[in-house]
Amino acid sequence: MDYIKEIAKIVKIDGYTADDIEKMIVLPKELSLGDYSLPCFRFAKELKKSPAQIAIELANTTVKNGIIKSVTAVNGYLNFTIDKAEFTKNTILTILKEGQNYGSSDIGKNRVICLDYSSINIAKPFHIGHLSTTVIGASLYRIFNKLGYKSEGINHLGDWGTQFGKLITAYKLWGDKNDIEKRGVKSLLDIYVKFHQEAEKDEKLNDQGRYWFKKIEDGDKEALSIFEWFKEITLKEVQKTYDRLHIHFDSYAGESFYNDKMQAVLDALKQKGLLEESDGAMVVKFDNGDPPCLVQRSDGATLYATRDLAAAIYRKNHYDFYKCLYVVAYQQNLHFRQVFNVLKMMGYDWSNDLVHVNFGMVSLEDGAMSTRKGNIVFLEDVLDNAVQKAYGIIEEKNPNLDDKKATAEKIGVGAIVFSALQNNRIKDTVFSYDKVLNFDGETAPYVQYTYARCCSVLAKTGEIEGDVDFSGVENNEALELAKLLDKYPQTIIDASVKYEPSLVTRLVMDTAQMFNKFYLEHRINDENQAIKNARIMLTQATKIVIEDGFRLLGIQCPTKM
RNA sequence: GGGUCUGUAGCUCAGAUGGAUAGAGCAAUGCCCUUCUAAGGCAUGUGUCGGGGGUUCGAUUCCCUUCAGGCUCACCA
Repeated sequence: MDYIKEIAKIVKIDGYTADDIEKMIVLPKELSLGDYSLPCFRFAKELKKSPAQIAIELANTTVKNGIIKSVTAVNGYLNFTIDKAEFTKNTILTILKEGQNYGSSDIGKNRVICLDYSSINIAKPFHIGHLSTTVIGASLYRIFNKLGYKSEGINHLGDWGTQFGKLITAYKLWGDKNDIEKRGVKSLLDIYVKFHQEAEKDEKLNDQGRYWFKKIEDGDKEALSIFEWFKEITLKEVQKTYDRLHIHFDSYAGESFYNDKMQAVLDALKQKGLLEESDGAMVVKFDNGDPPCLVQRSDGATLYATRDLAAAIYRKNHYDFYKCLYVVAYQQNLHFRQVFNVLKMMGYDWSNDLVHVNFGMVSLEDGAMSTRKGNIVFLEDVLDNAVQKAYGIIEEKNPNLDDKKATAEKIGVGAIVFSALQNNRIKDTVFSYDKVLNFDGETAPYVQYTYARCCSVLAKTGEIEGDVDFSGVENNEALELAKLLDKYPQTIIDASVKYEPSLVTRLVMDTAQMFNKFYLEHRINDENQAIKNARIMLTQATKIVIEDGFRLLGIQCPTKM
């Protein structure tokens, strides 16, 4: 970025400031053309000369400064070449100096980011459909922390609703305490599914479900203790998965937490004259063409939207957030637009700081997932399969490895997490074991392998001794690698601005690819100690960026594999 | 039907605020381990950038239109 500023300063064109020029500078496709370029086509009309002519004249008149090595004109482009050796050297030195802090910043100082992610449902299985919200949210959590923000991770539990009355009914009829203690959520799911089957035949069961939910609402001792037990079992189980994914939450305030905070919302809406009655229900209407937002059912019960309104207001009061992110699938685009708009209409200017970080849906090869049909893939099973596969490959390729189990865990889990973070959030995906268990090419194991390779090489080369000759990294591979390493800090910022961890994924991926090219072309453990030193430094810098980049994604890097 | 998102190689996807012959991975074929981890590298091929207009010196990128698909549109969350 500094280079672009420098170039903008030395190019003189009448009527254009350095700022104007800076915005016009682009990167050439071909390395041989130069490192930066200024297209001259747009000046043609004004200067009444051909772009080619303008470029040639600028090439002759532009005064080079220290960091710009050459200025040439090619087909209407003014191309700049920088001092590559100097650039590579500076990049390496910066990274080694800053170490793990490379890419850190304080731009988020004193700012809180609330992240609502994962948000699992009590007594429901944790399946691959929950993977995206969980790992995208967790990654953004770390990305914002890296930039100096204070991240607050909120697991907005789905722990309220008539379904729990149904579940208690089912438990009373067919539940087996021991089985639930043993099989956890899977056991609860069985009786829940059975309830729905039986309710088809016997409508009275639904009445019982409503009855038991009413008991929960009324604070009935027995109902509450069963419900809390289900909650405990679910959280205990899901915590194991979170541990494997290295994910942390600061709050588990879910839907039930807001039960006593919704009347205030309704009162405020009424007082501001936003509440309207429609078919017996209470709604807030919009003038932007969106359908009305339902905040109270005709039977007086509150709804999803009411709860999110209460939650947003609570979070603003409690955290005074700079931004509040909702990492939720795009199916709920309309819902969040409505909720945010209602808050805006209520006069809360901070409603502009609420962001729906949406993402595409996951389906299975034979169609959409359905808990009721049992058409789901458990996340734990996917993780276990991936780890098992990784273990098998280790047995085959490196059977003497010390801690095979721990390494397989890092690789298998990493592969799954990576698969959810490698593409733009918005893309839909079809889950397939074939794809997710392929560890070749653009995958976590590829990057981890590259990292292990860095570690291995560094162990062999030993410490840096004596002078450093940076001509050891004066080649295209090293330069391209340095360019990628140099982009890391800006990429983290971009990822935070766009709420897009995949930007980090891709940069780390590209970095690993380029390192492998460098590794194949240039021997790091060179006979010449000074040259070797420079290459060791580049390898160390690469290792730092890969490790930290993967840390932001929530993927561990084994030092050997 | 309204709103909204997506459409780039056989498949999965990148393509920053428009810029020079549109890039990766997978899959296929053939090479490269007597020196640093071959879970690697190199080479080979395919594109009406969904279609059609427009703006521009220049459009995969911006605007309009059209086609296809996903999601969504009141008492579930």
